[in-house]
Amino acid sequence: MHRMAVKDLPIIRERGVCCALPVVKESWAEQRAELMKALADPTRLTMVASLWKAGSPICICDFTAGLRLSQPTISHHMARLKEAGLVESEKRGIWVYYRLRDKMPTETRKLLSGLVG
Amino acid sequence: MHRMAVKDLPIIRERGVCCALPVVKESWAEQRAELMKALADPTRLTMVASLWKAGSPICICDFTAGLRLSQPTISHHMARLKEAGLVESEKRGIWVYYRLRDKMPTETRKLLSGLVG
DNA sequence: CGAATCCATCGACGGTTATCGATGGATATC
DNA sequence: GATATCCATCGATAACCGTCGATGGATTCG
Repeated sequence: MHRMAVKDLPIIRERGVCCALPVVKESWAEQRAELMKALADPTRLTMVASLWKAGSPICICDFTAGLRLSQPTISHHMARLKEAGLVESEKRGIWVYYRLRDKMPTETRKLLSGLVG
Repeated sequence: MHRMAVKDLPIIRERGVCCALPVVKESWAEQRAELMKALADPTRLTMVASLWKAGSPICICDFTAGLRLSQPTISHHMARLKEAGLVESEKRGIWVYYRLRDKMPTETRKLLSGLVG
């Protein structure tokens, strides 16, 4: 990929005048940031990576036992992942199993792949 | 990819006993979360996407003019990206140009690719 | 039915963060 | 040298977030 060097940039440039930025839709940034926020935490990253690696549903009680945090905190983090559309859950008896969401946007799956894969 | 269904999970499971989670190194999650935090903001996402699309350095004054935020705020966000090792800067006269960091870890570049590419 | 386990929700607390106005240094122009 | 522009830093403020103890609903076991 060709990249312009800083050397080639003008030292002289009209003051008080700005150039146009490459177009980045505001809605894109907003939505994307929401997804990133959901992933911007060590605990939630561990959860997602575990689910990714396991390839099968995991009982939330195993996260509570494995990570060094209280049960409400674990529940809170998983709820946040769910809200972001990254995981889904199903109850089996008194246990609740979580798995990566089946129907995930291609872009999101791509992002996860680049993140944990 | 084969995925175990929730149907196949046991309804009955010994109480008070947990299973082992797939190993996810704590240091990995910590470091990765730092990177994600740097990207978990609409303004910073727009900045990174703009730099990615442009493929050439951009004067920070253009961000100040283009995004609807005060100059200190823009400067703050860019400093955060710099601290995360995502961008680097160079001064040309009174202007400061930013570009995506040349030497970026492969994993980081991969992540950015999956994010904005 | 009573006891025990799993889990989500609530309320509270402390730490982090996004934002801005004010300030000062650096540099170019007149 | 005086002025104007660009930019980073500081201090302050409001909003957000991670964490926990307490609580209560759901479910299973004895």
